Parts: sequence; structure tokens; C-alpha cells
Amino acid sequence: MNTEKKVRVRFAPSPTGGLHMGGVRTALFNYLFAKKHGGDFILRIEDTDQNRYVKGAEEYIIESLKWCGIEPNEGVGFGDGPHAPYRQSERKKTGIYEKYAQKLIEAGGAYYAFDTEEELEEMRKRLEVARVVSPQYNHITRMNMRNSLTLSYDEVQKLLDSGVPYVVRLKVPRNEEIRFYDIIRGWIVVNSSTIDDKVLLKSDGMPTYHLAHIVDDIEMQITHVIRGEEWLPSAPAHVLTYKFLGLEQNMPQLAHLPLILKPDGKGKLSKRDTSGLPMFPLNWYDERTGESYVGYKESGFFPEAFINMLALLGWNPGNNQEILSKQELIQLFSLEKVHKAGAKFDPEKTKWFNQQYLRKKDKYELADLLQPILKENNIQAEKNYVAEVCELMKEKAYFVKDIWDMGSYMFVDPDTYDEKVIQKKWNTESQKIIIELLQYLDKTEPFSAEHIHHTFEQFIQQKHKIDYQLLRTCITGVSSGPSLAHIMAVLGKEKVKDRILKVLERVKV
RNA sequence: GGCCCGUUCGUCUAGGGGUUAGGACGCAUCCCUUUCACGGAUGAAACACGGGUUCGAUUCCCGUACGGGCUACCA
Repeated sequence: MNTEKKVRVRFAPSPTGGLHMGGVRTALFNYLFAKKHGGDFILRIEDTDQNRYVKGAEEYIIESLKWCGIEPNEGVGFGDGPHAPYRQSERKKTGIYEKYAQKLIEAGGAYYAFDTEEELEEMRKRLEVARVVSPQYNHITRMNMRNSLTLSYDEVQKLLDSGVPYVVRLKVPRNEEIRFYDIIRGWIVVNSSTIDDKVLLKSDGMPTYHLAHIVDDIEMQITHVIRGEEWLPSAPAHVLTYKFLGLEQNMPQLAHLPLILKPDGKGKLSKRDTSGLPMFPLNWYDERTGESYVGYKESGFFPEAFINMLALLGWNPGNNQEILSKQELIQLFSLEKVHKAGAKFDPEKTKWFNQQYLRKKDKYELADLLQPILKENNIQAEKNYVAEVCELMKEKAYFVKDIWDMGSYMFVDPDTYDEKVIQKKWNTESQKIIIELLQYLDKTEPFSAEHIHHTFEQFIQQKHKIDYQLLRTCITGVSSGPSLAHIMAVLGKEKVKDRILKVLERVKV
């Protein structure tokens, strides 16, 4: 609450799978907010659920953040700061969560519960039969369960000493108004009677998210918690926990981000989507299920485009500018301008973003990016030539690989020719014209786009009309593409002549 | 079901008591171009509904509808 304090925010994913693009956006907003205010951005790994732990997920998260260019300046994979360790499983070993749980119990804000799974199940059934509207472990039902509120002090001690498994639950009071301010949503008021007695410490000794994140946020001096809207319902319980701990003054400010929704249909974006675009920043293979998912990186997206698109999902600078560099995003970002409503992911616009970034790149940069694709296709070409091809093709491309897909004829002679064009237009007459044109082209010097164009005009004036589509097909094999004169200039005179002669020889009337 | 959050063109959004409700993606038409694309121009397209408050509401309030989230010893 103290604005003098240095801003410190964290991204705290649990390593239960590949980092979803929704998670990337949460990380991004944290990053932008931190940078904007000259603060720290921390990566904390919340691996308190051993059952859901997925090998490789942590590395994946780190690599994803690196690729996106939203690197934490403190935390797992990014160098220890003063608050190491940053993995909750390791932090647990220091006894810190137990310490806070103990404090809570002593303050009367939490209690031990010894109920077995069966007993809990039984309770739920009982409530269901009784048609209780919200069956939960709460201020009413806890009085019928086995916990330190219903058992005598001696009984509790005996159970504790005998090593019977127990959990620690938050003692949520009855009928109290819990208020808190959310930077994005404003004041939120909830009646405590609707909140259940959340488990804070599990019977395996691990804290739940509810306890762990509060302890760590306090210990790590986090000033702002920026997280997904799915946490909004449990936020009142968190506020209560801070209060019981006597830490209300140190409580970070809360900001709950709107969810990213599926482009079609309903619900939040899931791991797999039918839109055709990836849901993950990087390729992800899930060892458990054997499922693999493609990433934005491998699909040919630029990280800047990906980040730009994500930033505008639920936020915008308010000035109609849509193409924003990371620096601009940082400058313009503010939580107050984050939208409240969920945003549907738009695959079309995502591609458009990539196209915009592709156009901004210069031809040599594109040439470097195209090089690996050429290599895959066993093409060897000089960098300057590749750059010219990129310059020529880039207006049509969404991805670097489009340059190859649409312009492979710039590197290899066509071996097939658009049949529709050939069938319709290839005849003795048109052949004759092309042979005549060939002589004109031979004399074109220099063989630049401008001069070629001039040659065309001359030819038309002195000889015949030119069927450009046919000529294009002869040279490139396809019936559409960038300016033909430019293509010819880049290919060079010899290549052009060669290709035309080849067609005359190979494609009979 | 209960609790919480939300609702401006198909989508992302700007705006906000009096506006021709703005931009972008996509779509359509036209211009440019040998073609496609780019670029340019134009167009179709929105304040969920019903009550208040007000001289006036898309904007504020309340309902309704719809959408979303949560409802675990998961995060």
C-alpha cells in the first residue's frame, strides 16, 4: 500500500505443463508493469503439488520467457536474488510455511483438522441430501467434524503427537463483510459466509497455493499481485489470511486480469484449439499424455509480434496505435487501462501482427532468417541474392517461410507450369511472340526492372501485345506473383533466357 | 445450484450524460498495378434488454437476459 516502496511483482506458474499463452500474457503484464515503474520482476515456481508436477515444465517456462523477451531479473533460471530459493518445494524445507501456519493458529485464524477423505466425502453427501445450497467445509459444518475446534485440547495434542495426518484450515468467520480493492475492478465486497475454510497446509506437509503465495509474497516483498481472473473468487480468503496474520498493511495490491477466451464458441482458451494457431509459445511435448503441441516460435512467429498481440488482448494504450515495440509497451502500460471483460483470441489478427513485423524487417535480416529454410531445401544462394528475393516477396508474406513457399522459383527452375494458363494460351502464335520478345530482352542493357519494363513497352509498340500472365508462367511456372519485371531483373538475363528457352523446348503445343 | 466478475460493430477495442459513437482485424466496392499483394479511397457493421435518475442516457443506479470464472488436501 506504500507507494514509496520499490515495485516488485512476480510471475508464479506451477510446473504442471507447458506454459500456455494465457500464462505468457500474465507474465508479460507483470513484466511491463515492473519495467514501467523501474521495479523488479520475479519468477517463482509454485511446485507445491507433487502429484501434478511435470518434468521439463520448469525449463519450458524459462525458455518461453526468454524467447518472448520478458525475462525476470530474479528467480528460478534467472539468477538468485536476496530471496532465494524461488522454488516453493525448496522454500518449504526452511519451515517457513509451517511457521506462518503456526502463527495463524495462534492468532485464532486457523485450526487443525483431522478428517479423513472418507469423512469429508460423507459430509458432502450429507449436505447434498439435506439440499444445502453450498456444501462446503465452513463455519457451520466444521462444528460436526474432527478438528481442533470441536476436539478438546488434550485430544488434539494426542492426535498431533501420535502422528495422525492433519491439515490446517483457515477459520473463516461467519457473516463478515470482506472488502478489497482491485486495481482493475475497483472495490469488491464479499460476505465471509460464502467462503469455505480453505486448506492452508496439506497433510503431506506442503502448503496449498493459498498459504504459499501469501507467505512468499510477504517474504519477497511483493508490492503488486497481477494474476488471472480465475483467482478472484479466492481473493477474499487471501485478504482474510493477511488480516489474521496482522499483515494487512503489507498486503500487495491486487489486480485480476481478464481471461483470454476461445476465438469461436465459449470458454477460456484451452491447451488445444481449433483455430489453427498454436496455444503455446514453444513446441511442447507432454511426456505423460504423449501429446505434443506446436509453438509460436516454430510456426514462424516473431516474438515481438507475439508479445504485441498478447499485450493488446485486454489492454490498449488508448491512442489507436497497435504496432508497439516492447519499449513503447513499457512506456504506455498501465493496469488502470486493462479491460475488465474477457477477450476472445483472434487468430487472423495474430497473423496480421506477424505480417506487420515482417514488413518492418530489412532484406538482409530476412535473408538471414530465410537461410535455414533454404538449407532445408538444399538451396545454396548468395546472401545478396537472397536479400533481393526477400525484398521482392516480403509484401506478400506473413511468415518468413512464405517467401520460400511463394517464391521457390527464384531459386530453382520450375519443373511444372500452371496448366490452366498453358492450355489456354500456349500455341504457335504465342510461342512466336515470345521468341521475338526474347531477342528484345537479349538486347536489354542493363537488365534492370526499369529497362525491362521499357523493353516491354517498346515491343508492344513495334511488334505485338504481350500476354504477361503467359510470360510469367514461362519464367516462374506460376501465374501470379510480384512485379514480373522485378522478378526478371533479380533472376538475371541469362536465367530468364534460359528458362524461356527451356519452356519452348519442353512444353509442346 | 451457490458465489463472484463481466457485456460498445463478427472479433480486438476508443470514448463517455448532449458525438455523424472513433480506430484496427476481417469482409465488400473502387483506384493504382500486366496479375496477385502492397498502398490509397469508400462502404456494410455495435452501445444486450427493461425500468429508473435526468431537460437529456450508450455513458450513472436497479433489475433481467446472456457470457465467463470459481465452487479440491490443483494451481
